[in-house]
Amino acid sequence: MKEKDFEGIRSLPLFHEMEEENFQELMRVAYFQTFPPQIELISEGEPSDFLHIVADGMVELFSNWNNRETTMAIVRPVGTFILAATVRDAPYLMSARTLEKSRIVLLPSQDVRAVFDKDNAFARAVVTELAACYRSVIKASKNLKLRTSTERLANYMLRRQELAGGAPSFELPIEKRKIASQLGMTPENLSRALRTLGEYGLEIDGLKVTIADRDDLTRFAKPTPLIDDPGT
Amino acid sequence: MKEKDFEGIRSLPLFHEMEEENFQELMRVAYFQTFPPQIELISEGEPSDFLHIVADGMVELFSNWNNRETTMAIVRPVGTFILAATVRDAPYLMSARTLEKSRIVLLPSQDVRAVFDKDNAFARAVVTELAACYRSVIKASKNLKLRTSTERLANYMLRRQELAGGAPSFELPIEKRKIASQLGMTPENLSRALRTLGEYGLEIDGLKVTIADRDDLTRFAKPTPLIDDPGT
DNA sequence: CGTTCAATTGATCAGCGTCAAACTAGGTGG
DNA sequence: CCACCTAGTTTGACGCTGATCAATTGAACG
Repeated sequence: MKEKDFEGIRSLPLFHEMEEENFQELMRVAYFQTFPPQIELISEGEPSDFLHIVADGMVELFSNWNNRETTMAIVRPVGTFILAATVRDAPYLMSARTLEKSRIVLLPSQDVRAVFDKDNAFARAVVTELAACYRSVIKASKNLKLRTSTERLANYMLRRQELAGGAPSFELPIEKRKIASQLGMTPENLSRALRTLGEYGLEIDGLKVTIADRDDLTRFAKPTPLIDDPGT
Repeated sequence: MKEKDFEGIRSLPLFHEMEEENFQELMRVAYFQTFPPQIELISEGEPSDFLHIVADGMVELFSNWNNRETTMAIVRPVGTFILAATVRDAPYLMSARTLEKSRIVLLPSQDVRAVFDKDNAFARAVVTELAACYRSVIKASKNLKLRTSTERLANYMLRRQELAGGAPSFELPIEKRKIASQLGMTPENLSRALRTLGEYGLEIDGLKVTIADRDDLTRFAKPTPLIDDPGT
């Protein structure tokens, strides 16, 4: 089981180019744990002791303030989270909970930093990864500030279709309420926005989405790589 | 003039710990330029060729979409911007313009990457800096999603007071319209929100703010280090 | 003094959140 | 197998927040 996880982790850009010896060292000190759904793995404000990797399952990153809560991101296999807190040795800015049964790999922060110091390829990968994280949050921020909720939803749907391979019909990966929170809207508002998008050829039945005419929806959504492209 | 800039740049966390020799190398290939106000230094979507450092003056980072514009951040001396794009060799996600006459230092991206590879202290500093940038955008995002505009404004004022040394009266550093855009609201809405905060002891005359009772305003603003503290 | 642009104010309206109720689907237990 | 429970989703009614438009005031500058 562990060996299979090794491969998945090794295939991550973050670990792919580093020395085999150093990778093995990290794996030796890693903890592998399986959690049931709805377990709060970390809470914002806590000190950051481990870099987390989602080997299997699904994890939600969220934040609270004044009795309000918002979903910041969803992490799926194989992805990492709280790299920034690990690097800075600072408190978590977000909480994390499993959404389904999940296998999580925990790397002690101090070991990550130690390997960073002696493995230049890993150091470069950490920088690249952090830069990618930064850019993805900037995009999310532009999304929030420059678009209405219905526009955000339309672009979300276009992106989901791409991730699903481009077929006209596909399944949403998570509950609508989580999608709503991620997009900065209420479930009720999402429900109405979906009907609004019906005018542009989007149909929805449960979690199954069908986009009748992608061009039509695209004209409304006006996607741009500077907000909607992942990873660049 | 250049030598004075050297010191300022050297004092940045990003450059402070690196080898003197490597620092000198970077300074040798750097361009020093002075720009008048309202000059667009870079435009989103362009390839990233230089790491920018604001040696003097003030620079606004902003973004456009569909004829809308929003202020993403204000950079003051001595601060850097677009480190992430430089690292990833990816297009800028934000545009930048001078708000006043500004002296800007330009470091060719390829030289920054070269030094990164041979200077471990610099590499660590880049990682630390990027992690800080990432965390600050996460905070901005939480601010937007979890708070109303008046709450954001109240916390902004509390933070400004701290930065001004804690005195009851202080000056706002930029135009109100820029503050409004940064906080994700319109100038009109900002104007009204300011009057609302009058109920909590905040007075405003032009750019001069007076906070009569900090505790009162704090009870309304409910600041938290996980959103409002810079740099941690 | 006139020009210009930011800031304010008022009126209006759209977007979106809140509250409540009805509806649905998936799972449980009798 | 069906009644029932639970939780997510949808719908409707309502109200607040904040955007838009227009007009006025105010301040900086030539």
